[in-house]
Amino acid sequence: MTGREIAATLKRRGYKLTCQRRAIIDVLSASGKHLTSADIYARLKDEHPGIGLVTVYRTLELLQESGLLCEVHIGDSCRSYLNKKADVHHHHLICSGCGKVVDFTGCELDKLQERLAAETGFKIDNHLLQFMGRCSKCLASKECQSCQS
Amino acid sequence: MTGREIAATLKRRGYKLTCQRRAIIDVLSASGKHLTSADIYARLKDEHPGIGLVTVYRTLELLQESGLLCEVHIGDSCRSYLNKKADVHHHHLICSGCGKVVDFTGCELDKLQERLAAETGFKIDNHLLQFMGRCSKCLASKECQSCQS
DNA sequence: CACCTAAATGAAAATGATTTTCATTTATAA
DNA sequence: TTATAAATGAAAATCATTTTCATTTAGGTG
Repeated sequence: MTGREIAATLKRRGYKLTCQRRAIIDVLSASGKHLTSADIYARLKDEHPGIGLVTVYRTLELLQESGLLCEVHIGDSCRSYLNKKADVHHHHLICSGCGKVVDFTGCELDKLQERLAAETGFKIDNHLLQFMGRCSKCLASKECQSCQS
Repeated sequence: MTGREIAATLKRRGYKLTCQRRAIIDVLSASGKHLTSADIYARLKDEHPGIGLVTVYRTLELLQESGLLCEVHIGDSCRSYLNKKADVHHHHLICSGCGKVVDFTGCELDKLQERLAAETGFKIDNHLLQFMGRCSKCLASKECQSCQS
């Protein structure tokens, strides 16, 4: 979803379109990486030094409950976000070097899910899947020689 | 792994086997649920009221770096743990009602992983997979009527 | 078995992330 | 324009986690 579409969704839901929100949405949709509140705050500093970290938190919450964000689980943090490119079932491949995120579809976990439900009696309603690795750029960079093995 | 095996692993690694650590290991291996530091602390209160929350944190860290724990990602917390039953590649099926965790093997994500690596140039080195749902007990319980649909 | 020592513990303080409070500002509908 | 509810920013509060430090203890050694 483009920044424009996100803005439209917010308006539709009755939220006001403030310049702070615009700025935060722009940062998110311009970035191919997963970002935390602090990351976004840092990136806003240049162009919009007035925006407070609290507003970043609040806007992220609002975007999330509007279904406009994806969460990424990295290390011991579950609070890294990126904008949802489209509203289809997908998962993420994440570079542990630079944080770049690539979306992919076709997880084909339905059969496994059915098998598990049958075996355990659970009613399974969703799943979490992520692949972690290093992108080609990070593999090539000098700093990561030790990671190329 | 049983509490006894965990204790043996700690000794082998040169850690002292204190009664606090024993107690924490017992709580973990007796529970079929994922537990946070605070959960464990709460469960220790009766039998070992002297144990401090700090010790729980420290013991969890030590168990984790010894490869004796599995992490579970729930909501916005990535710090819920359970003891690793065996040292084989497996994932978890988690009940969002009571926290019960069922291990399963056979994720068969290798092909998908290869496809993604080929398509993106990433070197993928691990993945995160979890299924979430409701166990049969929680499905049956009165409190969860609305969740059974 | 008693002793020694490094490791482990607990209490309190420090830190860091996130949330709440509240007075002020602002987007938008009338 | 104007009115008003929503949004904002600063500061304070909260909560989880980590650090500090004085005291205790597990487990090896004599």
